[in-house]
Amino acid sequence: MESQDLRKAGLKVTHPRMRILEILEASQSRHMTAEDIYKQLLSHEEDIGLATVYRVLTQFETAGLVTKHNFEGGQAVFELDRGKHHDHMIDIESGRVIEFVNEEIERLQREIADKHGYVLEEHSLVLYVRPKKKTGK
Amino acid sequence: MESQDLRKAGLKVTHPRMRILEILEASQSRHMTAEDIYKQLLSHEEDIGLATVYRVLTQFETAGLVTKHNFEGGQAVFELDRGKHHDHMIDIESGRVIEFVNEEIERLQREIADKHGYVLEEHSLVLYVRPKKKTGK
DNA sequence: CTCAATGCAAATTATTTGCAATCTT
DNA sequence: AAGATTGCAAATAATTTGCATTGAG
Repeated sequence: MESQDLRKAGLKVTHPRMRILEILEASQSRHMTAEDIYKQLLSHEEDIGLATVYRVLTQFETAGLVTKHNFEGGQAVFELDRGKHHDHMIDIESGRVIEFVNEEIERLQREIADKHGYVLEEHSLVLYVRPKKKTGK
Repeated sequence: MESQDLRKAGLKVTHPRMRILEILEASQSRHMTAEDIYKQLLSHEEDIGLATVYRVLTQFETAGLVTKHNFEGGQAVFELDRGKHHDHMIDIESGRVIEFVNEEIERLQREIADKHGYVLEEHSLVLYVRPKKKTGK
């Protein structure tokens, strides 16, 4: 099935590319570093190099299959592009990534760019949050 | 004058720290990489190592004197904290960084975090924009 | 004088690249 | 078979760290 996604993206259907796509689709967290993916491959006895993981992810990004995020310093994380745009919220205590969509914010962003004489091409919005203290209920 | 800023931040007043503060204050662009600052120092015949620049910037960040941004991959940029919070817009054609403030977006962000059971601690919003095509006026 | 701060070189971390061997079509 | 793709090792880029020396209070 996903071999079609690759062909559609103009990429040859190779074993490494298929494996990496599958891992991204199966991933619970939805946001993985190249290293995460590489370790998954290793644990599945796959013989794919880390350099290939990086190369494939870059190709996927160019092809629009994947989005790359540079959250707080360290490694970049990659996320399979499932069509619907969204922004991210990161729980700084657990590291968990939560997705959200807010049309109002999207609209305001376009408006701001416009007011300054620009057209909005891309944006990156990340909220760093902390769980609310439970009130003694 | 700025020696007070350093003392207030609990940092010893040393030559490298003063120089770096001054460069940040004098900088036209307001957003400099460690390398940028290092080169400025070199051109002023200062004998300060790049490692020190990084160390000092990190201390400044911890002390709240400076904010560090990880815009699109590559080097981090540092900006002197002049009190008023703002977000950034980057002209992808010229690389220019434009600052803006929008209370409505700030409010929506707090609201979104709240709705998910979190408190907003920090956020990062960057708009990547392109100049509007001039209409043939 | 005492300990924090610095310079320099070496170490790390994340990612990229060269190239010969290996697949896809 | 022809050219794209991969693995591995070596190369980069950005930032950090160890340690002997210097400097601030």
